[in-house]
Amino acid sequence: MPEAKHSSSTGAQLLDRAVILLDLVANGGVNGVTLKDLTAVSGLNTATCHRILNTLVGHKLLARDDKKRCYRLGARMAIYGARAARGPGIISSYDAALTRIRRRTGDTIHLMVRLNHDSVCLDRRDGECVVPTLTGSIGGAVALGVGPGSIAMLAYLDEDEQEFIIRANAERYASYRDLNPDKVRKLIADTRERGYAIDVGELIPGIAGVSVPIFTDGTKASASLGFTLLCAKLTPGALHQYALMLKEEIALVPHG
Amino acid sequence: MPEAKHSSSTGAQLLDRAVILLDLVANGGVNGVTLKDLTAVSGLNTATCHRILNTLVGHKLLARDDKKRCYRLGARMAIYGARAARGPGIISSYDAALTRIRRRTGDTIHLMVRLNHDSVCLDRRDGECVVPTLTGSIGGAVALGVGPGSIAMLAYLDEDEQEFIIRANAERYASYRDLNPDKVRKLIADTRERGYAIDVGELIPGIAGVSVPIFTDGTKASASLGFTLLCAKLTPGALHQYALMLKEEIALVPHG
DNA sequence: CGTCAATTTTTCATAATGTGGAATTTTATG
DNA sequence: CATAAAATTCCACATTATGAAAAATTGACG
Repeated sequence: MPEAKHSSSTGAQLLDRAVILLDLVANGGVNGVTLKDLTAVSGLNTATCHRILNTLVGHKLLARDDKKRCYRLGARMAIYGARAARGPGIISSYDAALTRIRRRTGDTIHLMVRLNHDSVCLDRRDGECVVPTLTGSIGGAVALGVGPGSIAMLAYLDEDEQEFIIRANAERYASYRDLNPDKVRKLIADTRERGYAIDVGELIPGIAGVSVPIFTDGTKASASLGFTLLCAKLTPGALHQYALMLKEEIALVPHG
Repeated sequence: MPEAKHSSSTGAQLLDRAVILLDLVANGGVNGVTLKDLTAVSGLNTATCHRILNTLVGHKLLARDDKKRCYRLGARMAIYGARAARGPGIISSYDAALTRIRRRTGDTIHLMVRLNHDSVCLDRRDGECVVPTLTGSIGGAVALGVGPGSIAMLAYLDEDEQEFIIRANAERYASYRDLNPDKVRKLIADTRERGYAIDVGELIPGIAGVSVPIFTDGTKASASLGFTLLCAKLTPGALHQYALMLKEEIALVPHG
């Protein structure tokens, strides 16, 4: 019943469960996740959980820290991840664009994608000045709804999907200053009107962001391209100029 | 019949099969792999194969190129890979060492691990001069037995395991100049006597390598740390000095 | 632009596989 | 050292995955 809503293409329960566990381990903190945690959060039977984890460890998709008796991502994940990033796909498609934008502006820029209810950083180029970002680094995630990089995607989904995600993430918004479901709805409306998402120092004091959606199938956005920069560097109309540059670059990328 | 020998911890056939398919896709060329290829190589039933692939695509561990009708690694893999590299594990453990060695020597250095019958590059630092390497980049693999980075590991496995791997890889050696099972056995013997593995221009003309095993559990090596450099830069005794430096650095890493 | 072969996708009866309760062993705690 | 908690193993059972075959889709060629 309260099983994951994910893909649910019938005929692979075991695989679905394995992915749930992979996800829990991947999102677990630096201290790793124990079997007990995993059974508790996933709701899976202890024996089942244990069996799946053992198999994943055997294949090195996970690794077990025998000392701390906990699980973390394994070497095979790192290897396949590196290949996924180099091989064909969105990362490679935008590689040149990211490098070019970085060269032209000197600012921090990132490519985000949606994964479930999160907005995840797939690639980035660090700017000349080090700026704090919501996602921290490649692989980092925030709740969809937090930050322009994620609003740019959220704004271009079906309305019922938006609502579902906003409700699901409601509690997670609480840890950000002045953020709540209604604020997110407002940001979405503003973004659709403007054509791109912005934030000027509301989430991180002194830090601004501009993000533009990337449409992969028709009208739904599944990725976004955006800047993070110091508010102090902003001149009038700068954000709009940045948005235009991002749109130009996206237009140059095949398929996007 | 020629089912994978991998972990085979009972009770997760579906998961084992999924990993076989992931592996085939990950090792497939840049052109992606089609369903037909996957069924042919894996020996799995077409329907079964299709069902597993669909589920993996649903979870974004794989992605499907609808145009070319083929499969490649997905965004989730890239994300988890990035996290695996940043989180605790061998990559993080050796991160500082790699950076330090790079600064001290200016040469190309890499961290290799064993995965099945392959030696895979987990991390590297590029040297001042660009040198061609067997594995190309992070995530790149060669057959165990090819190159000092892989010989350093192979030399410190159980003898029956060595033999099994050498036989399994025999045909793959053929694509390298003067390489064959007996040559590999010779290289292993030399390495055990010397304490580290070397190659001076035999595999790639003008390019030399030195590698030292990393012992993670007792006497068996599961990783190696090594240099790739220009033969022209070699002075008498240089390789030995390099090996000493590598051993020193490994000794400094906790657990290794 | 219609025909045929190759490949992909769906279906469904069957049995092999994964399941989870309970027993056992190992590890942590005071 | 005793006790609790967590991890691991076991196994009878039925839910789940399987694969043969049919249907649908795609691509190639005339």
